[in-house]
Amino acid sequence: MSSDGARRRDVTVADVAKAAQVSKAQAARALGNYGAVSDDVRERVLAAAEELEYRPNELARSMNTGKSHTIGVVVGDIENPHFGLATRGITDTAKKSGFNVILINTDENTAAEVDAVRVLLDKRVDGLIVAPASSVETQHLRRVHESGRPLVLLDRSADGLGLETVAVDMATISYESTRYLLDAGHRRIAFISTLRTDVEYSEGTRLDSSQISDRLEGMRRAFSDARCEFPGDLVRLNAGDAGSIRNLTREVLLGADPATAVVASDGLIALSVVEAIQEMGLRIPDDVSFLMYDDFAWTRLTTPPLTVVAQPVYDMGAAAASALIRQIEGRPPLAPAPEFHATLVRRGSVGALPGSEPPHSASSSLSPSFRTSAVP
Amino acid sequence: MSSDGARRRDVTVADVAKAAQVSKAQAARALGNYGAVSDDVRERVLAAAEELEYRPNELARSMNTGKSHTIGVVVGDIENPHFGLATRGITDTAKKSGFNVILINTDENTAAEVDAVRVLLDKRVDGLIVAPASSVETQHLRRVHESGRPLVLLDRSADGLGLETVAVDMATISYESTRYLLDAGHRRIAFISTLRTDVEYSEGTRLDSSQISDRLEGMRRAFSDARCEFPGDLVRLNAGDAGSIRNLTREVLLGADPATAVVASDGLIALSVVEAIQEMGLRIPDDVSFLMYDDFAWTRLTTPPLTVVAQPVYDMGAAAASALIRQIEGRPPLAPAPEFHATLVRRGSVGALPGSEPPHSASSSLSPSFRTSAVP
DNA sequence: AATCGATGTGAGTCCGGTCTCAATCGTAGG
DNA sequence: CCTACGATTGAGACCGGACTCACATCGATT
Repeated sequence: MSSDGARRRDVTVADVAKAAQVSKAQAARALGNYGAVSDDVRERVLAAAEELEYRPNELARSMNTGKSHTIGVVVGDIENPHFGLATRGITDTAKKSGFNVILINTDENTAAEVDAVRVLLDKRVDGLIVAPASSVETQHLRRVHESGRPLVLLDRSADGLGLETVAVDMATISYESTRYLLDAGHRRIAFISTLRTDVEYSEGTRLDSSQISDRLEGMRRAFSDARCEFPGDLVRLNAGDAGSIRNLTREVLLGADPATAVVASDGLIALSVVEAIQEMGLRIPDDVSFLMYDDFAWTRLTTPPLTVVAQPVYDMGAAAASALIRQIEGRPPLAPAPEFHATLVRRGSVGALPGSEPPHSASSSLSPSFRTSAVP
Repeated sequence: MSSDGARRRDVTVADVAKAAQVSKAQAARALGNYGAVSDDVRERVLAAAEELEYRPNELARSMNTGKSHTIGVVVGDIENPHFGLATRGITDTAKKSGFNVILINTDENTAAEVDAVRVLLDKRVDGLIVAPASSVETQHLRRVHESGRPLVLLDRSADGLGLETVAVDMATISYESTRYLLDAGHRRIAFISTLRTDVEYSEGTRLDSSQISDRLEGMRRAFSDARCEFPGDLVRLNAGDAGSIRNLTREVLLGADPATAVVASDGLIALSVVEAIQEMGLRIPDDVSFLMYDDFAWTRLTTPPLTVVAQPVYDMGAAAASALIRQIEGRPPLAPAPEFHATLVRRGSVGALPGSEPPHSASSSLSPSFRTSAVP
């Protein structure tokens, strides 16, 4: 019932103590629910706190407990639904354990990531979840780890450092989906990714991103197993804004030996690729087959619905958060580390090689062959 | 070059001071770049700081400056691309001014929102951006405002409190788009929203959300201007998960006097509605017309591409952030408050009333009539 | 009745910075 | 040569809680 309008200074334990006629120490004990406090004192303090609308200053509390109950999350771009969903998994899990989340975007820029990590460390977050822009430039992550601050990686790994990482086995799913395309008769398969890199892609290039490396390796292995030549010339990295993706799409589809199938590395790219294909007047899957990573709801609404690699993104975010919290609370990591598997969701955007009937697919009918392909 | 591996306690100014052989005060001055410090001392301190890898504790700093350089963002659901995009606008703007963002989801639950606000206040954020779940239950927001803490609302307003709010004029755009549907001959227009409410919708009901209220009011006005009866029976609130949205869609499309057009209140709903329509074997726009709020890239990929109400979501997020930062820094709000307008993007999902040719559209051809409809 | 352990309680320190204040140093003006 | 004013510098208070420690208090034990 105390209505004193706008007040400037916050109410502190000292104020409450004075109002309750007890020492600051006793008030703190009653409010913080620790130590020994008589019922009488507790009641008076609580009443005074209520009356004054006392609220503890978490900053001060953090100062001498050393715990901020805050975790830092560093992702490429929260606007990307992939990260939106992962973040949701993280925040939901964090909230359950009483943690808050500070979010920073890096736009997949390592410098921004280094900065983000430093800022979060300065703010004394209890731990970090990072989707590293690079799997190679990881000194800043190593430093975090060595300083003993809990850290969990998401989506991509970092070479060498023994960091807990939550990611799917990209090489395997990439192998499987490439195999699927191969079975449909495709040999000229393009791969388009936003990964920024200076080097031109070719066999053996160690790419900056474990995720993309693994995918390419999976593709390569599938081609090799099928005794086909891997079309390295159709790998397009450094895809940027919508316009550049359109151009890349045109390139791979209009060249001398054009792609008959296109794989989009994420949902954002997929959007522009499909649009470009439609603009070119090509039909999916009759003229060109299409496959993308991440299964968003809208992929079921296109005509035809799109064939995708579905990743348990929300669950991975949630798992990253609980792993981090385990670290923070000093508990050992989950006994058998949870594994996450991507699955190929076959819908309508992948068809048989246009122009000719499936060439030498006599050896095996399409989907059974795929279904039984056990990969180690 | 100091490589002492894992260290426990952080390096403090005191440590740096000792290493540089100066007083704590001088070290602090040199590091904090304030007060008078001789070149000699500054150099020694900076060198020592470098050597020891000193990093200031922002918590401690915040404690006595009273500024945490952190803002709290409270949204319904970061997984919803609408908020993803708005959040991106917020974080980008915040970063430019040196602010970080703590993100909390409420799932449009007021209790969770009250809690979120309290937590953020306890953490002493410098200001808050809230997309309020309810425009009616706003005591917690009033309290924040009265306590003098900067606060900006996003998307929805709060009755009565004179809070700075960044939102589009929903009534107007709703009027316009309803007019568009009416011009196409539709009279039975369904509206589906996730808004949770206990009351059954009917004329005059004051809904919990200003946003939805305004949209319905715009629709109502358009119907009234067109001398048609507003189909209140086709307003469906409380849409929840995908399943329930499917059911609601079926209801309005299968009743005795079914809807000929459906308006989806946001992108998530739209997904399920379109899916339900496809499942029912109905074609858009031949059998049923469709219009949705928010213009996501995927809406161009469906067949036909979807007609949408586009909102400048990113810009609104950015504007909310700069408005908040102005408040925090004690600067006056932008002279003419920036206004944001939604626009109707006519693509292919709205067609003429099925079965009959446009009935009495003789009065005006479709789009000119719409284009010139100036609404106050 | 003297002693012991389990509470209760208040004074005061600490966390890691910022900032005030008084003391010191240097030297330019008189 | 002496004084005064600005530049430097160090000691210590302070932000708002958490927590240590010494000092009661009090019923229970022997």
